[in-house]
Amino acid sequence: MAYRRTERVVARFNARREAIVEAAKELAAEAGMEAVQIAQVAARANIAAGTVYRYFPSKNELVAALVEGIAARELAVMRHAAMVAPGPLSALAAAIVTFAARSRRQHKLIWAVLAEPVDHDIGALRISCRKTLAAEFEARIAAAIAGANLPEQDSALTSVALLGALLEGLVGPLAPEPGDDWKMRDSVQALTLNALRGLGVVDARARGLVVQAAWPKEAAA
Amino acid sequence: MAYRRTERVVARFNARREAIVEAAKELAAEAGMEAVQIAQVAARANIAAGTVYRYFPSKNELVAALVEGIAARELAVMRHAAMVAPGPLSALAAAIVTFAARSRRQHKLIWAVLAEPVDHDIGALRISCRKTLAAEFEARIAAAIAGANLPEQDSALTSVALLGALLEGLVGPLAPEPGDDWKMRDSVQALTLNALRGLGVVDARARGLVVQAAWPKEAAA
DNA sequence: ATGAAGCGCGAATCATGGTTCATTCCTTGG
DNA sequence: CCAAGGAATGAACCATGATTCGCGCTTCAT
Repeated sequence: MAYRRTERVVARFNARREAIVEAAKELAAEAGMEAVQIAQVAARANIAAGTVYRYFPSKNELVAALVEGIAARELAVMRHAAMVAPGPLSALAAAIVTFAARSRRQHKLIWAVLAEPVDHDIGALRISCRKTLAAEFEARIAAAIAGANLPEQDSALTSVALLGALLEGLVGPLAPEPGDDWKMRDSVQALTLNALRGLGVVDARARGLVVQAAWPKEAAA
Repeated sequence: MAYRRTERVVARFNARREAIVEAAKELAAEAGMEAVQIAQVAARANIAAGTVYRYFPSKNELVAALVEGIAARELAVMRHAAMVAPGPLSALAAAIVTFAARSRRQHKLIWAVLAEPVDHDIGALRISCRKTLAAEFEARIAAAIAGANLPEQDSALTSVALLGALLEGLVGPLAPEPGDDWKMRDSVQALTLNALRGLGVVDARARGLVVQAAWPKEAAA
C-alpha cells in the first residue's frame, strides 16, 4: 500500500485546499465574483485547472467555502466586539460599527461575497449568510428592546433594513470611493449614527463618540 | 416597391417591440432575471428567437429597455408623490413611502431590476438606475436640510443608505414574505418610520400618520 | 529499492445560452 | 392580382467557462 492518510499528506492536502480558497478570495477581492473562474483560481494558486477538482467536487463547493469562511469570520468579530461592550445598547452599537468599519475596509470582498451576481445555487447560500448577519443584529436589537434601551419595534424588519443600509451605504457600488482613513471613518461614523437614530436611540450622537473611540481597535483585520 | 415606412408598419413595429419588453418584464417578475432568456422571451411573446433581434440588437439592449422603463416609471411616481406634498419634509416622507409601498407590491420585479445577478454590462446600467433613485432621495433630503427640517448630514451617504434599507428590508430575499395587505402596510409603515428617524426627524411617529393616510392613493399601480 | 495508490496535468468535452443567416412567409404599392 | 422586398423563422453556429479523464509523476510502506 501507499499514500495512506499519514499526517504529512493530510497537512499538505489542507494547505493546498486552503491555498485554493485563498486564491479565490484574492480574485474576488480584486475583481469581483465574475473573476472567480476555475482557470484563474488555478493559475493564481499555481496549479492546473483539473487539480482544483481534487480538492473541491465543484466550483460551487469552492465558492461556498469562500463565502462561509468570510461570513463566519465577520460574524465572529462582530460577536466579540459586542461581547466586550458594557450594556445592550453599547453592544448593538459595537456590532454595527464593527461590521461597518470592516466592511468599508474590505468593501470589494464583502460585496462580492454578500451581494454580487452568482450562480443560482450560490444565491441560496448567500441568503443564509445575510440572514445570519441580520440575525445577529436582530438579537442585539431585541436585547436592547428587552432592556428598555430601545422602543418597541419589529426587530426582524429593522435588522434586515439595517444590514441593507450598511451594505448599500458602505460597500455597494454607490458607496463613496474609499479614500483616506479619515474619510472612511467619517462615513462609518455617519452611517452608524444614522442607523442608531433610526432604531430609536435618542442620544445617538453621544453613542457615536463611544463608537469613535472604539474604532482603531475594532477595525483591525 | 413594398413595405415603405408607412405609419401602419411603424405602429406594428412599436407594438411588437413593446410586447417583447412586456414578455421580458413578466418573466423577470415571475422568475427573476435568470429566466429572462431570449428563447423564453420569444416564446412568451409568441415569436421566434431570431425575431427578437429584429427589434433589439442584443439581449443587453432588451434588458436595458426593461430596466430603464421600470426605473423611469418608479421615479416618475415618486416625484409626483413628492410634488403634491405640502413641504420639504412631507415631500421626503411621501417619496420614501411611495417607493417603499410600490416596491413591496412589485418586490420580485424590483429586485430583479435593481439587485439581482446579471451580465457585467447590465450591472453598470443598474448602478446608474440605483444612482438615479438615490439622487432623488438625496435631493429631498438636501431640501429638508436647507429648510432646517433635518439636521446637517452627508445627504449623499444617507440617501444611499436609505435606498439600501428599503430595498433590503422590503424587496430583498430577507424581506418578510408578502402577506395580506395589512401586513405589507405595517412593514412599509415601520420602515418608513425607521428611515425618517434615522434621518433625524424627531416627530417621526406623527409623520408616519400622514404616511398612513397617504397609502391607498399612492400605492396604486 | 520498488511498486501500488494517489496526485497533478491540461487538452478535450460538455452544457448553456446568445447570435446568425439561408429560407420561407407576408404585406404593400401598382 | 402580382411581384418586390422586408419580416419571421428556427436550426445551426459560436463563445464562454465548468468539468472530465487518460497519462505520466510522486510519495509512502515494505
